[in-house]
Amino acid sequence: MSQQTTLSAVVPKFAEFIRQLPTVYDLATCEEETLHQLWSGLGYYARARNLKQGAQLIVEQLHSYFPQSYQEWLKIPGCGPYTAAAIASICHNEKVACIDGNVVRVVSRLLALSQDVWSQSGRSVIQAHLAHMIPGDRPGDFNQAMMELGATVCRKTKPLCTLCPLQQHCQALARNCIAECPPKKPRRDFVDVELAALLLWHKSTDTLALVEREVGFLCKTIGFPLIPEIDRPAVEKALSSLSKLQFELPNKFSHTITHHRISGKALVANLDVTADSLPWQELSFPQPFHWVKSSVIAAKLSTALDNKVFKLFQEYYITSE
DNA sequence: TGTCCACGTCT
DNA sequence: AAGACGTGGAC
Repeated sequence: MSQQTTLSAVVPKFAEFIRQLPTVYDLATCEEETLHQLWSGLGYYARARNLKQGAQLIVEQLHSYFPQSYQEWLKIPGCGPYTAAAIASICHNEKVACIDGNVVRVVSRLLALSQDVWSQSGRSVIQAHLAHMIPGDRPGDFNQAMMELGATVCRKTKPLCTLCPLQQHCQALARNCIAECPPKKPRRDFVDVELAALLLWHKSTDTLALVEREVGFLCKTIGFPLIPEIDRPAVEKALSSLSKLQFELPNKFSHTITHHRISGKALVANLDVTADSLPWQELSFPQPFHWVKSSVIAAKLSTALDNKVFKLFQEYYITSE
């Protein structure tokens, strides 16, 4: 969890996660739905699945014994160089440096490295320097200190150089080139994406359709069916025989996923057929729909996008009633 | 309020 | 190698 978000968001999630899945065996054998609910709102849902895969590897191949070294941790799904180094140094006192964005910035400034620190080769340069700096005694504390220094003092903007314990050693400070170290990462251009979210509403039972998305954004998470705007006419046509009333909600939702700027319409279809008879294949969904009472649907939604869509639905019906 | 950006791993 | 992945924080 901490790979991807701030500790303030992680702490409550972590507490509930550990309460429900206290052992590696519990994680390895848990339901996918449980996993997604415990991860809900944290993003990067593939990481939750990787974490479970890692737990499965530990249970099935390592007989529930945790790896004990950097190299062994590296083989665990979801555990890359950063996490392996963090665990190995903190838990096993192994002399291996963590390299996260903070550490790259600290080292880049300390040595006034103004080019190439983000690439693979730049990463090796940073790693080589850190290998000389990291002590054999308490390497985990060294790693945590470097990351914390980057997060709190050697910040990306407005670094607090006068408070820095390394100010007398800092080449960038001495040469007055803090602003150039490290250089910005190259950016990709934004891509605009038009999506429609389907609110398939069986009004008589007040249930809405959710689906496990198998392609595109938010792949393998459960939520409202999402279709590219370009496919909407075909889907509307397929729905028209089943639904007397179809309309767009007046407000659109917007959402950003990495460099995709998503603009979305919410399409409501009031269904009068029984929900189970909805031909999901004809609507180009590979899985049948799950029908969920609107009163409990909030607990089933795990992504921020789905929450935005549901909020539009609620707003519309609350204001119109 | 909206826009830009970081975060680490996988493919 | 470079793009995908989602969210929250900074501005």
